[in-house]
Amino acid sequence: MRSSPYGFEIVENCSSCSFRDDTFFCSLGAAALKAFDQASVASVYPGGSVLYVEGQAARGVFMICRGKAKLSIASRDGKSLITRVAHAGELLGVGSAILDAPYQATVETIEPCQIRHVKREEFIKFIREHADACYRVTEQLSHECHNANDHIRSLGLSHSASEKLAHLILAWCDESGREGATGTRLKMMMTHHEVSQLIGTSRETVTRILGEMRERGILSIRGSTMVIHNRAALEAMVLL
Amino acid sequence: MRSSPYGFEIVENCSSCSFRDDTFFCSLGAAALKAFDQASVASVYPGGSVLYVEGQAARGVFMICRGKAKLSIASRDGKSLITRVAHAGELLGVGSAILDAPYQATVETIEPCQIRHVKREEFIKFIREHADACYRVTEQLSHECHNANDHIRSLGLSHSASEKLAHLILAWCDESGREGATGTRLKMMMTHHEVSQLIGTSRETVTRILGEMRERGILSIRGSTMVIHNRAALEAMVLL
DNA sequence: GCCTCTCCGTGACGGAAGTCACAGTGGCGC
DNA sequence: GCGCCACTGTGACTTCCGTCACGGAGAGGC
Repeated sequence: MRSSPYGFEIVENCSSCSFRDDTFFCSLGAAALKAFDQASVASVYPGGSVLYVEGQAARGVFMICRGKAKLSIASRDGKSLITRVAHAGELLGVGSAILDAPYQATVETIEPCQIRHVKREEFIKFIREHADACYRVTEQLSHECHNANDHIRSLGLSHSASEKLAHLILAWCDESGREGATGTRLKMMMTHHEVSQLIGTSRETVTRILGEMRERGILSIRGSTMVIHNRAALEAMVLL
Repeated sequence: MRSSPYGFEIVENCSSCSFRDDTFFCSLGAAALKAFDQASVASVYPGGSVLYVEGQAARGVFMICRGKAKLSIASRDGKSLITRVAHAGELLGVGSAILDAPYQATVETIEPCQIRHVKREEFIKFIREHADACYRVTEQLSHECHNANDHIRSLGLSHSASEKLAHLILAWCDESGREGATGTRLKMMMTHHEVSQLIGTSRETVTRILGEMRERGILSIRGSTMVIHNRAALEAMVLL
């Protein structure tokens, strides 16, 4: 192992990797793991690096060993939409690699990340030879579909921006909220602008709706932590 | 084989099935095909049958051997959104079956269909034992993700209903349009209401926009066939 | 200290499109 | 034929929210 300027070790070898847990794509048997290790190249990226850009031919897949990355799509006039945030353990670009189609999103790290990259041909060979890994791919893709469908539901079926925002906050509560005395506490790791890109509205609308929710006592915000006082009120706003 | 009242044979046996071509999920080797055959049950449904409903536990997967089906999601207030139309050769409910999560959409046949059904446990067993089939599943799921992402782009990134409708018409041209003397001919197999559910707007808006396009000479409609005279104008409306 | 930049907060305005209401039209059963 | 029903076509009204514009706060950089 080498050390890195990002506060964590660079793992060169999958077998001795300490990041992995059993929710990871690479939670594989010894033989498959070794093959994955040999087919892939490790590297470390600072936050804000672009791993690949929407529309590029899919040259390979990217395993996030550590860190988080933001997937987004953009229209020609510059508007952009964040499709999701990928966490450690996920394999990115796998759908495009399998179909040999262009990447559908742009991926940008939002914190320092350790990444392993596998070339498309080698990846296909790898999963054709290791049934276990192939099954893991079906799981990864199922999760992606699931997420995408939720996003479609939110974008296509909601009546108002408040509904979408309420939906998003509730999802955040479930995934990373911590119960406290006055309600559920949440770290906001996104700016209003990014939130607006997540739910497909404008930055101002997000600010206004949050202001209104604050006024109605549903939640309060101090610095980057948000406290949800009245979860029921949020749920009532969502008819999805 | 038995005959059916729907104008096609009921195929009981995958090995002798004439519907299949090599784009089908079940385009598999003899051994895997036999296993799939034994694990699955064939049935025929008339148009308008519901195969499964959103929110149900995923009891299994459904292979469309012949026919088409409409996938949709609904909100509590009755509004519904068509996510896509699945064709023969597709396997439905795979993502949910693999994750053991509830179905995310409601599936309704839109014409008489031959379907094979496999129970969840047997399906998982089947793909774990047949690497070839497992790889086919990754392909199927990759396609689903691809579609879903396109839909997200259209719903989240477009500025107007006209843009979404133009996008949809262009997609139809590419997928089933036939070039004619006056432009690309297209069979409309959907009502305005269904179109509106596909792009997430109201029925009236679809009618109005189509009317406007007709007025501007971009297209013309007679009965259920639409002719696109000015493809460039449609493309100019789309900034996606 | 000051300058710059990004982010948050608000007001005013206008336009796109959802909603409601109703009229016409064409197919189908009988 | 007649009635029924689903679909299409239009008009009027209203609301949500995107856009533009600006002010202020906080975080670096130097």
